[in-house]
Amino acid sequence: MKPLTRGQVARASQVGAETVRFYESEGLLPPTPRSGNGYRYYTEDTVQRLNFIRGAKKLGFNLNEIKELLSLHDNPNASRADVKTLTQSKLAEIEKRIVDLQRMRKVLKRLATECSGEGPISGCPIIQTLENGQSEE
Amino acid sequence: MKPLTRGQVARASQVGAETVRFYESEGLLPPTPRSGNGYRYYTEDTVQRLNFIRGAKKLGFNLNEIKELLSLHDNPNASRADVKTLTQSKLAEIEKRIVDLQRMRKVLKRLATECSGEGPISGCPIIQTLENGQSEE
DNA sequence: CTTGACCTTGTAGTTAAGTACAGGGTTTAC
DNA sequence: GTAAACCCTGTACTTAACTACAAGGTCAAG
Repeated sequence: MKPLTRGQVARASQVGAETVRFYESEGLLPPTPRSGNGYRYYTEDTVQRLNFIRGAKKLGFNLNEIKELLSLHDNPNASRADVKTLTQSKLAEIEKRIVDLQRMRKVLKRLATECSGEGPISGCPIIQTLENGQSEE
Repeated sequence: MKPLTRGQVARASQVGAETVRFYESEGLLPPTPRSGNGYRYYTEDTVQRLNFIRGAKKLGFNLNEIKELLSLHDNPNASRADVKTLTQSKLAEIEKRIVDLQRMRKVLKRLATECSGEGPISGCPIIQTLENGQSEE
């Protein structure tokens, strides 16, 4: 495989070229070797690593968590249990966020039904609810 | 009603004292009148307004949106339809976020089940999924 | 009459995850 | 041989919603 430049590896993994440098500075990518002209050169491994990052982001992991996942990935002595733990706590967090959003949805739905959408603002049930701090549930 | 200082109005509405000043600078609270010593003085109206803000935040509105809600609230010529529109588009946004989180939950759940949590990292189905970009759904 | 809690202003820092830019070197295509 | 497109470094900017700090004035308790 021929080496890739930063722009090439970025295009191949659907991330911005500057993002690649940013990930390196954050320790998500290892310090990259350089060719004679000072250019970083990458291999397909980096494309895969960037895809790993992109995939983990889609699952809700932030960059710090992805860094942990990557260091498990990189360490042959790491245990599967650690990966599972990270996954489960992310799952729990996502579920908490869902519950929170569902609470908002419920109230917003009720308010949208209660308000006819006609007439002046005075007496609008949505505004009244907010005024009286009844937005709780 | 006796006038309140910034700290008092903050305590009464469960927000930080600095936050009150921040909200004023952002236009969520009107420029506040001062007493002889230069201190801002507030009335119960401000407590209610801060409660309005807090309630709207709990429903997922950001400060810019709350500013819009407040300016509708403040304008006797505003129409109920505008409030309803804001509510409905917030509802739509929240529902989109729920769908997104549900997608993550589904994948995370599957991964957590697939991974036994035992043994070395090599061969861990979670890591493998991420490596291969199969985290899509 | 002093101490501590509060108020004033303006400004700077925080977090996350990038994104942009300036000022320069290199490579590729025509 | 020159112009576009890329690469390098370091630094600053972005968004949202605060939060903190410095340097000073005021007020209430004892």
